Amino acid sequence: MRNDITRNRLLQNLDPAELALIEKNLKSVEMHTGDVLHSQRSRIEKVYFPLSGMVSSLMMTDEGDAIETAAIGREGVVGGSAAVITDTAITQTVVQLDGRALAVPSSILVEACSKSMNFHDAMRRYEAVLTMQANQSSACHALHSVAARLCRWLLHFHDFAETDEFSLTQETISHMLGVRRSSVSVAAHELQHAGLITYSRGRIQILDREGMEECACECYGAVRKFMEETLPRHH
Amino acid sequence: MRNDITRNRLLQNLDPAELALIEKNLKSVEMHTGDVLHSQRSRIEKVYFPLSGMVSSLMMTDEGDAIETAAIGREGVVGGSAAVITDTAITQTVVQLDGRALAVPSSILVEACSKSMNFHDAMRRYEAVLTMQANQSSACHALHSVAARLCRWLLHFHDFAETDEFSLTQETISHMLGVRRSSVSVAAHELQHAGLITYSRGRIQILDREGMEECACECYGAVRKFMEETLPRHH
DNA sequence: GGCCGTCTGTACGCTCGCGCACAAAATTTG
DNA sequence: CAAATTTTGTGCGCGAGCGTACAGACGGCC
Repeated sequence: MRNDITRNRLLQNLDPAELALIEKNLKSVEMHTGDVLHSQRSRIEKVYFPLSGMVSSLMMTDEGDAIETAAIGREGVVGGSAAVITDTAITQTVVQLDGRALAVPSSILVEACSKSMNFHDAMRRYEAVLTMQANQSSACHALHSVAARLCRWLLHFHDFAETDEFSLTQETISHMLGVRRSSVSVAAHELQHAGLITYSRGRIQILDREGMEECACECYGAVRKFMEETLPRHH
Repeated sequence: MRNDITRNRLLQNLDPAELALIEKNLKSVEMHTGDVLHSQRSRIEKVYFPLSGMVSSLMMTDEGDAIETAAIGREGVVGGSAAVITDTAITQTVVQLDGRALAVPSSILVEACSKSMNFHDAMRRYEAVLTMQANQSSACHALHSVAARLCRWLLHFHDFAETDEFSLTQETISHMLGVRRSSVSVAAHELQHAGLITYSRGRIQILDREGMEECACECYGAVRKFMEETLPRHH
């Protein structure tokens, strides 16, 4: 468990005394693609510190459409707003990439935040990262093309996956970007034609990382930069 | 000044002891349409509690486009994240509708938050409202038509203006919605034709509030509902 | 190996909104 | 009152992405 903790960058940057506030209540859980960690508008009972994998923060509409507003990996926490702001989930959180997380009852986390300023501050800083991502996504979805957004999203995913090859259906991606599946098919072929990726039956391989960063909209870099500036340096 | 304070709903719900923490440092300021209260990525020096008027939270892109991700009026605070999260502005805040506000140096506010849990909590709750709006805008910009978004935006503006008639150029609206000016022209004519508004040379008059709520996307109602649930009842 | 379900490539018409351009109307300025 | 500026109405071609549909390709399962 002690070893697990260092895999989450948010926890990693806390002092032992602060960690002690929640350590006993941490429980390691598997996250599988498709798992819903929190439903939109429901009460947040558990908070997750990912050690690997990726979780999407999704905004759902009444018509049943969904759109990704932020992505969370081992640099952050899923459902942290329960401890920092309100105890109700603004977005739905869904596992996009298999991984593992340390789960803790939100009541424990709220208590830890009230006892330790540092703890509270770490949570708040990560909340700021999520807020920034939501704002950036707002601009991105309004102003940027499907191809650029696909590129951006694959770069983020690549960062979380930490491998150059991974499985992803076009269906899944289309839900993240809020476009239809065949638009993803066309855009993916553009990227493949440009020699940036290979895409075959749900297996995507990143070939030219630099080329993709050029093809992606500014949003990828902006999010990364804000994270670097806002989160403590990992040691 | 005491009388002014009750005009801001966030301050109105604080106890006298909590207000005393900032009261001496509050300064009444005029807000004029176009005024930039905070530039994106700059340090937040002052925080504003609007008493009237409206302020937009805008996300700017490198290409010079802008898009509104949230709107703030006398129910909230502009730049509150300086006290709650980071001291850097994620978005640019611009006055959209003339009004007045109580300004306070952010250092004073940060101190007040550290001294009073209630104060801190009120700020955090409003931050949640802004985060929710950013998420909702993300979905809205990606999935809803210009006409529905125009309707939504006019309803929000109507709430802040507290009059049925107001001045607004199509140019301004087009920047809020992230569409081009002539698209606004077309959409506005649709609404006028449907008998919902009259629009003549920058003077807009709301004729059929209920009809507009039907025409607007769900986002208007969702934001209002979340605000009702999250902010304390006004007494 | 054969069947079936999932995932993908692609095509076609259509709508929405862009990009641009320009004239008309109203307001401001000299 | 005339000129300049701002704001709006509108038209037209165009491209992006939707909605839908369908066939082919692949993988899993028996």
